[in-house]
Amino acid sequence: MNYEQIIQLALERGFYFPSCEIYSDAPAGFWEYGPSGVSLKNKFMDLWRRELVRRDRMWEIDGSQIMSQSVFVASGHLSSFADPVITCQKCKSIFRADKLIAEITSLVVPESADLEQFDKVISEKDVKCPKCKGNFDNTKKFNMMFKVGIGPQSEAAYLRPETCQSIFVDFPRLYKTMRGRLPIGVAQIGKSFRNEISPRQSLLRLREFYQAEIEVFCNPNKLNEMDRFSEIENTEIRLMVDDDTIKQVTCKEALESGMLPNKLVAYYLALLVEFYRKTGIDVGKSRFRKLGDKEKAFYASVAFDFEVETTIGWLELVACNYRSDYDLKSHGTVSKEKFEVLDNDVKVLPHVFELSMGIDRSLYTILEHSFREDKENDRVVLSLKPYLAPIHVGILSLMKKDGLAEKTDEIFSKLKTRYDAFLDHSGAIGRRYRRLDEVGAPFAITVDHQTLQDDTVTIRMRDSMSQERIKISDIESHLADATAYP
RNA sequence: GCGGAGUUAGUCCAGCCCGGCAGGACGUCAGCUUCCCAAGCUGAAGGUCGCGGGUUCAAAUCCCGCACUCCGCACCA
Repeated sequence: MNYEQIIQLALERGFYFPSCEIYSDAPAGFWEYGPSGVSLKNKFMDLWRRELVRRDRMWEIDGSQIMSQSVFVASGHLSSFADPVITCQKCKSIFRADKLIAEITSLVVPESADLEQFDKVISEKDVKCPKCKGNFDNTKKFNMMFKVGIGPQSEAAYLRPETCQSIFVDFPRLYKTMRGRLPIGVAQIGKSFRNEISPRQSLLRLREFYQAEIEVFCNPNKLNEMDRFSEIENTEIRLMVDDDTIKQVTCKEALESGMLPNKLVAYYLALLVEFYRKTGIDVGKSRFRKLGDKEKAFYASVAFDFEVETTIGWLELVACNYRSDYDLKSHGTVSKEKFEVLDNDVKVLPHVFELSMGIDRSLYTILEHSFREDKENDRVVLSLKPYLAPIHVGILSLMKKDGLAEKTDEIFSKLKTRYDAFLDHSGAIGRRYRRLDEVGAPFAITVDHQTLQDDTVTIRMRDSMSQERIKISDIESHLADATAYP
């Protein structure tokens, strides 16, 4: 299984495909989900809700994608989510100004310096294009946020570059009205937008993408007061801290050895692994990688990336950032809103631990880890968990004639509103089974002549290709059990 | 954004060098056959040849520009 095979499957079977593909001016970095992809994505999101939002009694919100300029003044994205770049006048190569200056002159001009400072150093030290020795244009800021104009006056606003800003700005109202107590998770699924310089590899680096984010608001003085920790203390996670070796340890061990800073962080990392195990991703190929200071986002004080090994390398699926009080403090300052809350009669400004999940990348990884070439039977099988499969069950007539089709239609109409069922009468039965295998349908029910005599059907299992005969009246309970979320 | 390679049916690809009717395989659809794993037979649908311009009697083919995809570099708060 490799990237090419997955994308071919995605294109052929309606998982995902390029946006606006019939037009030649379609910009890069935008992809759409087809019917199979949407069905998989919806089920993935349901599983996320069950395993994280409900399990931990979080609050889920759904915020606007366009947010006011002040939000990003406060969040730091207007100043920090931009790179100083310089363009060579001759060969048009683009460089990060701070990085090129450091490389050539060993001078450190901070990324956040005024643009004039970069220009000054460049002219004083006579910095030339390393490729063609050409001169540079003046330094510019390239901000990765999409700016939009609101109303007839085109007032500045931005498409959110991360969904979590909605959670931060909504926090005061939520905490007042929803009767919470710390620590409390606030969750959101939605789209984010980043003007990436070079989007690549379909779902893996998009300009418009889905995030499932969780912000856990906590009392920084009580990070080790976490009763729920006992639920996960024996959950094994794979950690890469300080060096390049991955150590598989229980959360309890990770905490005791100091690999993880506190119970709260350990608890949520464990929930994440338990969630991903249920998606069918091989968590034996996963790791939490602790980020060094240079790699961390500007708001993070401690950060772990949850990464999974795929055929195109380690893929970051979730960024786990301890954002401290960075966000609430700055939103408080800019908006004058009060973000302090009472925690057992003591007023605290909550800190935030964040689990920022990339949905699109997760779906790609699920597809890749589920993809199987069964050479013996000359078929491709997507061994998705039954509860994630785009189609739960194929409903097939062995042949169209002798009333088999009518009987099949009857069964289909009983199931179609409760399950993702696919009705198919035409073509060779083996071909129909194989098509279902390719979209990961775990079951196929086939109506044959015996059905007309004794009201039984065969049910075929995708992975083993074995069949058993069950009563029509038992189909529903059978499917209910077999496709239930774990 | 730079360098390289590409872009032709749903998918994979041939045709391009050397300009002259738009092709193949698989897939899809319909019919026949067949009571269980991509069989067979018959037929059909499906194309702005990435987009725009130029050269030419004639462009998928030659030239120029652009977009997109992939690989490498850079970027990835």
